[in-house]
Amino acid sequence: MAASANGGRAAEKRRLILDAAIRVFARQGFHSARVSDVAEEAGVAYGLVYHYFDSKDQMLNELFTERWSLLLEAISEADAELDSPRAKLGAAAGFIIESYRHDPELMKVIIVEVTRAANSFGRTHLPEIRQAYDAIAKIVADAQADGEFRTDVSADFAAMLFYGAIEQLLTGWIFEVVPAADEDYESAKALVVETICGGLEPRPAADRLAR
Amino acid sequence: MAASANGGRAAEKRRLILDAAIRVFARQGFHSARVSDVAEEAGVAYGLVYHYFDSKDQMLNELFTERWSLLLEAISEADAELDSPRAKLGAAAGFIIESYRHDPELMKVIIVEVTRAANSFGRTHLPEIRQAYDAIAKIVADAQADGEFRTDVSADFAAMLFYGAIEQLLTGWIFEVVPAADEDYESAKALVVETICGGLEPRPAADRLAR
Amino acid sequence: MAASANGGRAAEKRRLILDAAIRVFARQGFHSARVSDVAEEAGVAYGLVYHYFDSKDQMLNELFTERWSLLLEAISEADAELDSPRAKLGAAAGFIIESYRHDPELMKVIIVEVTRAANSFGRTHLPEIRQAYDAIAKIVADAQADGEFRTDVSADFAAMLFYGAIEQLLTGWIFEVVPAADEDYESAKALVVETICGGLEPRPAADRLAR
Amino acid sequence: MAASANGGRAAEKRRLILDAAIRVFARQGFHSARVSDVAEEAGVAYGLVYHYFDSKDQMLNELFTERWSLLLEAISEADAELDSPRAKLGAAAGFIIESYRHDPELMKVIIVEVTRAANSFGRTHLPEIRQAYDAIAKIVADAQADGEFRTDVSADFAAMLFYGAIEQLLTGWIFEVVPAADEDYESAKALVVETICGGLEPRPAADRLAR
DNA sequence: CATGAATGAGACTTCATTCAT
DNA sequence: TATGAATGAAGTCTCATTCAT
Repeated sequence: MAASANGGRAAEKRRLILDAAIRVFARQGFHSARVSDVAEEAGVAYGLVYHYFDSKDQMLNELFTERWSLLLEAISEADAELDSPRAKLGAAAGFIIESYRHDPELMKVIIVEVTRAANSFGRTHLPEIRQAYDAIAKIVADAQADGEFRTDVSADFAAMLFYGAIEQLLTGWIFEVVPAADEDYESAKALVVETICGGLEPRPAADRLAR
Repeated sequence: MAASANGGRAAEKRRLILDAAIRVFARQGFHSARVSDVAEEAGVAYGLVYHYFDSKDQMLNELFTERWSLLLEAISEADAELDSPRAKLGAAAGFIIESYRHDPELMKVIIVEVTRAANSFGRTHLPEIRQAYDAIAKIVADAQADGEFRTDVSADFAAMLFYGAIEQLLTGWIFEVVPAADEDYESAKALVVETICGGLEPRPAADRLAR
Repeated sequence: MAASANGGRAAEKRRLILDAAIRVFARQGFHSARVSDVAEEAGVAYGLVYHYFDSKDQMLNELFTERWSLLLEAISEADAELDSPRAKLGAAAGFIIESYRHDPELMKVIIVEVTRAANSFGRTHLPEIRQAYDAIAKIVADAQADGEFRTDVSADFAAMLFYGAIEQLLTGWIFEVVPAADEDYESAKALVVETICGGLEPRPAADRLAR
Repeated sequence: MAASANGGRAAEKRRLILDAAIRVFARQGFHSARVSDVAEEAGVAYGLVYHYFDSKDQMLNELFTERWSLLLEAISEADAELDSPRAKLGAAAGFIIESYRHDPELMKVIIVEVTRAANSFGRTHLPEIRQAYDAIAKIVADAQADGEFRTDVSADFAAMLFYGAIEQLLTGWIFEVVPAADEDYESAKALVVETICGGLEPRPAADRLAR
C-alpha cells in the first residue's frame, strides 16, 4: 500500500545518502567533507540529510556500526564453527580483507576515520573495537589451553599484534604504500596468518611435517 | 654578547612553546587544541607562538620530524651495527618502546596525530613514514638473503606487519586498552620480536636447540 | 449530506489542531514550538496543519483574536449594562481572571506570546490591544465626568495602570511568582478593583460610609 | 603603562559593542538582530564581538544585569533612606522612569526583551526580577505594619500591581500608545504613586486634610 | 482530506592567522 | 621580542513551508 511504498522509498533515500557519505568521506576525509558535499553527491537537498540523520557524526557512526557488527559476528562464527586456531584467525583476517576487497571505500572510511582515529571516533567506538580484540584474544587463549599456541605470549598481547598487523596491511593498501591487486588479497589472507602463527623464521622440516 | 644571549633565550622560548604543544596536543588532541591553549600552557602571549612558528601545523610537523628522524637513525644504526635480524628488529622495537616510555606524551602525539592520522598529517609525512617501513623491510630482506628468514613472505609485507604490530601495541598503551607498567615495556620489547620471528605456534625442541 | 458531514469533521480537525497548538505553545513557548510538535500533539499528519492554516503564525493569531474579541465584548457589555465604575472595572478584571481560571493554557499563550510580546505579535495586534485600553479608558473617563473618579489622573493613564496591574497579576500566576489557588482568583477579582479604585492607603470611616 | 593603555582601549571597544547592541536590539528586537548587525553598528569585525562576549545572549544578559542591579540598589536605598511609603515607592517609580528618560533604548531592550519576555530571558532572570517585586513588597509590608497602608491587600499582591502598572506605562511609551514628552515623565512619576496609593476615587476633604 | 518527504535559506559560533604597538 | 586585539571565512544544524501522491 501507499505507506509501504513510501516507507520503501524513504528507506532507499536514506541508503542513497549513506552511500554517498561513504564516497565523500572516503574521498575527502570525514573532517573535510561538508554535509553539503554529501547532499550533492547523493543528489538530494541539503535539508534531507538532516531529515534522515541527526548529525554528520551520526552518519559515520552508523556506517561504522553497520559494518563492524558484521565483523564481530564473523569472528564469533569462525570461533564457533572452525577447529584449528589457524582456521579461526584466517577467517577473521579473511573477513576483513574481503570487506576491503568488496567495498574499499567503506573500509577506508571505517579504518581511517574510526579505528585509527584514536582521538575522535576511535574513542567513541572503543568498546566495540575492543570487542574485536577480545574475540581474537579468546581464540588465542583457547589455542594456548589446547597446547597449540605458545603460552609465554599473553593472549591479549598476541591479539593486539595480530589486529595491528592486519590493520596496517589495509592501511598500506588504502594509501597505496603496498600493492593491492586481486592476487595480493588472496595471498595476504594466507600469509598474514602464516606469518603470525609460524613466525618469520623458517621452521625445520620436522616441524613442518608435524602439522 | 646581547645577540647571543637573546638568541639563547629565544631558543629557550621556542622550546618552551614546543613542549607546551606536546602536552596540549596529547591532552586535547591536535584538532581540539587551540593555539591559545598552547600559548597559555607555555605561559606566553598568544602572538608569540606565531613569532616562532608559521602555523599551528608547523608545530606538529616539527615535533614529528624531530622524533621520527631519531627513529630512522636508530633503525639504520641497528641495521649497520648489529648482526642477527632478531637483534636488529629488537633494537627498532626497543627504540620505539623506549621513546614511549621516556616521553609518552610526545609519542602519543606522533602516533595519534601523525602516523595513525592517515587523512591529515599521516599523508603529509608519508614519505618519512615509508622510510621506516623500508628500513625494516631491508632488515627482513637481508635476513631472507642470509637464509635466516623465510622467503615466502615478502619483505615489504613482513615490515608492514611488524610495524603495525608495534604501533597497535603502543596505541593500546596510550588508550589503556592493555596495561602499561614498567615490566610490560621490558617484556614487550622481547616478546614483540619473539612473536613475529618465532610465531605463535610452539617450536619443537630440535628447532629451539638449533638457534 | 457527505459534504456537510465532511465539513463537520473538517471543522473538528481544525479545532483539534488549534487546541493542540494551545497546549504546545503554552508548554514550549511559541518560538520553541515546531509545527511538527503541534501536529504530533494533535495526532495528525504534519502536512495537515498547512491544509487548515496558512502558517504557524496564523494559528497564534487566530487563538488570540478568538479570545480577545470576547474580552472586548465583555468590557463593552459591562460598560453598557452596569452602573458604577467599580462594577464595570470589576467585570472587566473578572472576565480576564475567569478566562485564565477556565483555560490557563490559552491565556498563558495570549499573554506571554501576544500581549507581552511587544516586539513580535504584540506589535501585530497592537490595534486590538489598544481597543481594550481604550474601552477601559472610556469607563474611567465616564466616571470622571460623573465625579466618581478623580480628574487629575488622565483616563488613558489610569487605564494603562489598571490593565498593567491585571496583566502582571496573571503573569505572576503563570510563572508561579504568586500563588494561584481558587480562593486567590476570587479574592483577586475583588481586590484588584478595590486597590486601584480605593488606593493602598486606608480611608477614613466617613469616606467608607459614603459609598 | 602599555598594559593599562591597552586595557583601557580594550574596555572601550567592549563598551562600544555593548552600546551598539543596545541600539540594534532596540531597533530590530533581540531575535531579529544578527550578531553581524551589532558588529556593523559598532564598526568592528564580526569576530571581535566574540572576542569580548561568549554569545549573543551574553550581551543581553549583561545589559540587563548591569541596569537591573542599579534598580535593585535604588529601591533598597529608597527604602533605607526615606520615611513615608509614598516617598519610597515614588523613588522606585522615579528611578525606573528616569532610566527610561535617560536611555530609552536600553530600557526598551530590558523591558521588551527581558522583563516582558516571560518565555525566554524573563525566565532566566526571574530571580533578579523577583528581587524587585520583593523589595517593593517589603515597602508595602512595612507601611502596613505602621498602619499607613491597608492590610486587606497582601503586600505581594500590591507589589505586583504597582510594578505591573509602571511597566505597562513604560511599554505604552515605548510603543507610543501613550504620549511621552518631558512633562509626561514628570507628571507620571507623581501620578503613578498618587494613583496606586490614593486610588482612583476622590477622597473626601477630611481625608485629604489628614495627610 | 491526508500524508510526510523534500526543500533551502539563514545565523551562530569557532579559531587560525594577521597586525598595530 | 613580545603582546593581545582584530579579522573574517567557513560549516553545522534548524525548521517553516512546499509538493507530489
